[in-house]
Amino acid sequence: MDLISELGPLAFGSRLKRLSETIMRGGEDVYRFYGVDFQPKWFPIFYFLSQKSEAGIMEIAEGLNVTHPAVIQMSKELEKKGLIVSKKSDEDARKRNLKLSKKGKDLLPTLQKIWEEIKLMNAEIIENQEHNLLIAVKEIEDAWAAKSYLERFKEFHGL
Amino acid sequence: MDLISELGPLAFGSRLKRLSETIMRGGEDVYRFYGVDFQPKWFPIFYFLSQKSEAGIMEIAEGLNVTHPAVIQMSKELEKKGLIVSKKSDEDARKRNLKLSKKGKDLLPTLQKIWEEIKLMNAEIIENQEHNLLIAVKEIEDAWAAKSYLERFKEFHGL
DNA sequence: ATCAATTACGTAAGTGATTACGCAAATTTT
DNA sequence: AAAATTTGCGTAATCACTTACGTAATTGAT
Repeated sequence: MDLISELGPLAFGSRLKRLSETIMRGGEDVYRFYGVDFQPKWFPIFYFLSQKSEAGIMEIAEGLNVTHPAVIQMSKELEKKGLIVSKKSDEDARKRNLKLSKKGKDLLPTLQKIWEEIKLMNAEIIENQEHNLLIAVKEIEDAWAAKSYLERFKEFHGL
Repeated sequence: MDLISELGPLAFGSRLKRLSETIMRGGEDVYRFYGVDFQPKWFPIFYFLSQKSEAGIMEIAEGLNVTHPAVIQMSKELEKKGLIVSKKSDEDARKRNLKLSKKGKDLLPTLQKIWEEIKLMNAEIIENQEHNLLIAVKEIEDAWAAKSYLERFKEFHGL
């Protein structure tokens, strides 16, 4: 018995978290299957740098909508793996810019191929859904962005 | 700019996590609004015990679909707050049973009222969705339960 | 030009979960 | 009844973030 699945929206947070972890784990398997030394958690930063070519910590953090310590931590791993390099900015002494290393750039085409396949397959799963998860999440995100939960709550109860 | 929201299914994990954290935070606000000293993270165990009245660690863990250390950690907080009590089982010396304390039982009616209101409001948000998040998540969970990601992946690519 | 405010980054500690490991009690096998 | 297995629980370490705080560099106001 899984009580949570009976609770409806109440315990929904934990449920989403679990689902996201399952998805992440699935990603690991796919990289391993292709014999590529890459982890799903590296994707956001790596992908960002493949698009922007060079960026400071804060720029990445804002782009990915995470905090800057999160970027620092993840990028440390990527740097250790030799996939990215960092160097102090010339224009602004406070900034440290990140970019893909030679090794990172070399790996990029392979990763892009894998990403494309994952994307295709995910798209298929999603499209087979009667209720589309992506759209549903977007709707909820938008609802939340428009009004805070508490505001909504007060309003709903005429307070 | 939020890059993640442009990535489609690829960075979906992080996105779900963020949404779940937003939901949790919303819950905090509501309890605070009612002046009740209760946190969303306590809900699963507390609710479980309000239904089962007395249960061992493993029973709760299975019921909530989390690991037993998670139950131990959360229940420590609840015990510290005086909302639950624990005692060694008479029948089985390995087991430690948890149940609501007097204080916990006294708080229950108030919490139930708040839960009911949260549930009503969430239901309204959900029902206004064109694509229902709850159903969508359930569909994905079921799809995953039926077949592992990698299996699905190999199959999809005819491997 | 100086002083205040802001920005960019770094570190430390906390969070809510997990995996890995170990032990003792109960159950099953033989 | 002894041995092997399973079960229930506890602890420690880890994970991928977060918040809180600090510092140095830049920008803005007067």
